[in-house]
Amino acid sequence: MKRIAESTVRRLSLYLRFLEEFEARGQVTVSSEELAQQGGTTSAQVRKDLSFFGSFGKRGLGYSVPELASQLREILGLGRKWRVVVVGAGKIGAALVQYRGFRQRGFDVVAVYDNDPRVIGHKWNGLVVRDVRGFGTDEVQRPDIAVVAVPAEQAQAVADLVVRHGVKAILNFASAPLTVPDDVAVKTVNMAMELETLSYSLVNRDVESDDD
Amino acid sequence: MKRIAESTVRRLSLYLRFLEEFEARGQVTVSSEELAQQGGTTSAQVRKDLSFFGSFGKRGLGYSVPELASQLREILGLGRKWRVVVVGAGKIGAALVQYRGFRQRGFDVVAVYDNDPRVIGHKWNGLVVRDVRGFGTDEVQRPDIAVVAVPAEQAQAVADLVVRHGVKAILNFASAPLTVPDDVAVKTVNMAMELETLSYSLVNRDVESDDD
DNA sequence: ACATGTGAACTGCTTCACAGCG
DNA sequence: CGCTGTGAAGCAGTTCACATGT
Repeated sequence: MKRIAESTVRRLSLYLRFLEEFEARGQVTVSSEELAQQGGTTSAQVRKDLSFFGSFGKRGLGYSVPELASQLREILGLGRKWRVVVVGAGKIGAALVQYRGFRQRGFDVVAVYDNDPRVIGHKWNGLVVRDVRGFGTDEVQRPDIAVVAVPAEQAQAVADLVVRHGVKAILNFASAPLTVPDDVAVKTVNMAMELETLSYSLVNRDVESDDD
Repeated sequence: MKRIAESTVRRLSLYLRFLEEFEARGQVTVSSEELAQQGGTTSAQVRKDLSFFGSFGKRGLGYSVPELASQLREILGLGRKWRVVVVGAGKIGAALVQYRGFRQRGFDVVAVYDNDPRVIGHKWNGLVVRDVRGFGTDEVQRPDIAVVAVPAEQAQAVADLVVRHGVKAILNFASAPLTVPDDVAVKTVNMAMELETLSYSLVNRDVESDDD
């Protein structure tokens, strides 16, 4: 299978959400045009995105909502549960663990770590906060995904730690970009960057804003 | 001035952070190569990004750290304070308001809104939670940026409300994309999408992961 | 000699337009 | 006839490579 653009994968994720809405409303069929309108893209884009993975539609008719949803779940790897650990028991970590869509979509938070002795050992959202220095040697099974929610200065050290113990995917909330081996996937969510992009667009009103 | 790619603006934001680190360490000059290494990009990219806005470097020498930092702040519109309101006094809102880099970079949270009568009126991170129905008619000055941190079903209604009252920039944490007029900038941070991108890369190891 | 600034080449994503099929 | 699936065209962002300035 050929390389798929990240932008394509992100749109697939969006399409899936729309399909679930259509499904909840009892709609059994959608056209690429309907999906496109929801997602702020074009029907050609929708069809092209899907075509990388197969032919899921019926010509003259559209796509079966439940069938396409199921295909997308398969493609996105949502057919299974993923073990997630959160490193950093601060506000961001707390918000994440409480986030509804998290567990809902098969991402199970199985452990929380911190390095602050005042927090370690306390119950936190139903989980005991563990000492990060025990990562990988405690009884917690190796997680699939590590969420890094620590200050920027500590982010790289945490990344190194989890990578050393075999974690292959990191969701990074520190504003510092992380350096990891090629076979580890990193997604960085950088709040400051988002805000500054908005700030830029405010002082450059002539430039059109992009609604993504 | 011509249209600048969003990716370029995001990188400028990154460069600024690195420059501030260099500044703190007392380094007075940087080359495009040094900036590139920090940011995981190439020196040509750095120079191209900057060239859209002017010629800030000295040939054979590089860039003055404080001077370039100051230029970038200017370009990004960080030379002033921005009034930010948070709509949705939940966990995500809480995490955001506490986020250090927020106020640090000139983004002042001046009000918090919610629609839950059990929360309205309570002190929350030093601010009283206001009734969202009073938005625009209360004594709070019109904000520059609205952070939408409400459930997906309510996100569009909130967006409509703040846009109606003249807000021109929205940071959206709901997983639903927002529809807004052309002159309003929206940045959507979609946690589910990030997680699903990671999930995808875990089930498609052959595809190389991108460290952004 | 060294590092910037930039036109030109390249790469890859998006859009177009239409053939194909229900 | 309607809507999908897709090769081809178009476009935008990145990389190259070198002329330019110190």
